[in-house]
Amino acid sequence: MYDETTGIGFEGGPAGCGPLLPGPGAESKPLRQQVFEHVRAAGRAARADVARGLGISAGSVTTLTSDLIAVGLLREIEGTSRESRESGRGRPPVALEVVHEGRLVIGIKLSDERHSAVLTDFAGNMLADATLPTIPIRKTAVQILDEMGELIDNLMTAAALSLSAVTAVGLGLSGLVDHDTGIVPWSPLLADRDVPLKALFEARFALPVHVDNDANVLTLAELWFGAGRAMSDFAVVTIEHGVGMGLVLNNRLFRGTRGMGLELGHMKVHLDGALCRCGQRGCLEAYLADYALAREASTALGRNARNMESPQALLETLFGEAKAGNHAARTIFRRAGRYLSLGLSNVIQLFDPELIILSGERMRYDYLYADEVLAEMRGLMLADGRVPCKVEIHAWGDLVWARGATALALSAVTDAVLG
Amino acid sequence: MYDETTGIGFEGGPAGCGPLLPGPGAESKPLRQQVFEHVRAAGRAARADVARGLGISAGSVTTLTSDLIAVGLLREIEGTSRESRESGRGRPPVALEVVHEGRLVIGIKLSDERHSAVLTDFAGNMLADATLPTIPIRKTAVQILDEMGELIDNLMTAAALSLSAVTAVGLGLSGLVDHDTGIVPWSPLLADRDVPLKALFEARFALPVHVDNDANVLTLAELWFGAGRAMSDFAVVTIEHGVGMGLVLNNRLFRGTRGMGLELGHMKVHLDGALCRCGQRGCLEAYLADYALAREASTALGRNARNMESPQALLETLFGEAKAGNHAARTIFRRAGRYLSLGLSNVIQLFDPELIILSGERMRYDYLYADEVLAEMRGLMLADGRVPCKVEIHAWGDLVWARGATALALSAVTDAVLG
DNA sequence: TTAATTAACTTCAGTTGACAAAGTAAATTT
DNA sequence: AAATTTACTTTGTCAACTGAAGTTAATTAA
Repeated sequence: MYDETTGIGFEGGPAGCGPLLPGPGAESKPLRQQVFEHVRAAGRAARADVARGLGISAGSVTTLTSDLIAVGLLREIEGTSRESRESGRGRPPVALEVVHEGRLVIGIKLSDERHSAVLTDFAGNMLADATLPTIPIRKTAVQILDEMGELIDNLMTAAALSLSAVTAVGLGLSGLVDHDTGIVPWSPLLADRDVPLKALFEARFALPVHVDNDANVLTLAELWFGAGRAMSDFAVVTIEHGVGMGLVLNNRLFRGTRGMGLELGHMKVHLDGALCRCGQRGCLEAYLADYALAREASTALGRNARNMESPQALLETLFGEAKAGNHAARTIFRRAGRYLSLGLSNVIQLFDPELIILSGERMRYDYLYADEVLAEMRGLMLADGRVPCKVEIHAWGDLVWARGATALALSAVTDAVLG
Repeated sequence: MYDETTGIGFEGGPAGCGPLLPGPGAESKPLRQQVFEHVRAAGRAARADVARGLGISAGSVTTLTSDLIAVGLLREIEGTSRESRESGRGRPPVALEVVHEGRLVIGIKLSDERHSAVLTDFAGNMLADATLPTIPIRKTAVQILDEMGELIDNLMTAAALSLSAVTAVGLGLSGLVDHDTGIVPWSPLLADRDVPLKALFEARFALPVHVDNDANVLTLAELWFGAGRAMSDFAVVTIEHGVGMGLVLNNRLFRGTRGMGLELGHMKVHLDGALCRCGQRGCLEAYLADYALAREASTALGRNARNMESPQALLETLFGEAKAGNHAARTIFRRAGRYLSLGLSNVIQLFDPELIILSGERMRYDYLYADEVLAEMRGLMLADGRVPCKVEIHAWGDLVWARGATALALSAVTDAVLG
């Protein structure tokens, strides 16, 4: 029987209702791991703090922490009695901290002009960093692995440590990256398609690696070390060579169904609009990314198309001209700013996050990030009584991305050790 | 100390790393409730099925079900031995089902031309429905309550039951609806702003009510009764007077941070584009909604602006003209279709869902939903190796929306009884 | 100085919620 | 009629957590 009015059929007998859940899906982590992560998140915390923070009994905390101390994951800090309490009455708390030695992780951010790497301990403290300049051309997987080898060598030399001390690696690069399989279907850095980067890396360096899109990695940096730590739902938008976005929903990085990144840069903002490097028309990227500005710059500056100035230098010139009052140059930034407003307002309309973080080095072009742009963004949203979404601007360097990549490794190692 | 390079500071002593989770947040429902919901989802299920489905031991299922039977929430079905098994070996299973009597819920969908209501039992079976035609003008809260009173009277008369038998009500209406507080900041149906609809309803009918945006309610209908039941992540897009969207992430309805709907209709698809009824320009709605088509229709059909034909009738005429070959009429639908493609491709690029469901009565205008539109949508997405997102079209009636509203009430009642 | 107070932490008995394994039941197959 | 198969129940056990009582270490008040 099929009910025409409701459109919902009953296939013989009671069909039931409600979502069909796949399994019992262990949603929440074991309490032991929660205790550990609470201490790490706080930096240091007394047992009583943990009990209050997690809402569990003091007795449980004693049991769990003594176990964690026994296996060498936590330890007590001597002489923490006096600090960190306003009224010093009662028995002073004994602070706990993560035993951060011994489980080191590396975070790597691959880029077209320079690769960056960071070494952190198990508490997330940065121990060393390294940078490797590189030629901005598409490379083979072997070339990229060679470069990563050199980068890692530099990093371990700077830290005066052996690579054998490292437990895991996190890796972020732009393009389409399948986090689950570690395969890179396409990346602007790679000449080949469908590169099994995880497998290649692990074969070469004999270290487990966790690969992800660079926008996701940057979002993890905010979630683990930055403004997003206390926030359950936020978006990170970044403008570099392309336009990327990462999204945290319910305190977790959201990756779509197919485990790939969210392609904000290829959101269409104009039917049959400007040509994008992806081959389509009207993508947000085609109005915002550096190549989009650069191609207009040569018109505005009257340069010859054969002039082989680097897009980077071209943009700097354009920015200078705009500041100096060149009208054509100004309209280029102006239009880009308006499209940025539009893109951001769309993100807010669709996701309704608590906060949007604009991040990336291009944030220096304040034409893009002026108050004017933010005001325009607010003007493009539905004017209803709700609290407007906060916006933060982080003009941070490449090391933040690499640090986000360490979070990828840190959480994997934590799950492995405590799961 | 503030690290310029990384942009991330350490405010005296170890700051810690990782997300700061608010509480132990009971993510998963108690097993007792999971057992109940599994039986309801299956319609009927033997204890052994439940054990396999939830991956728990048979002993636990016996304990939990005997408790659920004792409190009158489940019951055994006599004579279910032979059915539902292919090889009839072994002891025949005894099917369980939800005791569906006694906990009735009402679902209501308010609309501008007609309100609809559905009465279901605790197993989600429809017992009765009712419809109330209404004048499409903005009303006061009292008028809307009066109309709902009449609608509910009709419904209970049709079911030959007393309202006192009803446990809870779910209510869906278009506009901005705050599900948590039950306040309606703005709705096209209401003359007033910030109407505390939940409080008013409960005061008047002495029944708990759960209010939500109509797109969310339709999404719940798909999640509870329709194509989304077996799907963990999907989007529902609906085109009626406006353009709405509902989103299911991880088997749950996603409402943004501020608890309001996701405003797909006001996603900007053209900088300084067509005027939308929200007062802004370039909203998707301004190219797709019936008022958008209607205002172009009067131009195409050469009607006088004073001609007070209803927009509905105007659209019908336009559709007929387009089918008959009128070029201007065709371009109207054609353009709307292209913008629909664009909107859908943006939804896919940003959310990467498993499935998109297009729903609503306007689905008859096949110019909007032709294969051409879907092909165009696919063309607007990044051409990478991933499996394309499935699309389903459901041209269902208003009762489905009302049924979705019952899901709102059903899940709330279930949580209350079993939480 | 001593006692009272406060708060952190530990200990331990008791409850709960699950499982595994053994046992019982009811059908089909041999 | 016995063997087999599957569903369900019973029972002992284990692990995780709580709550209450007890211990420790500091400050404050007498």
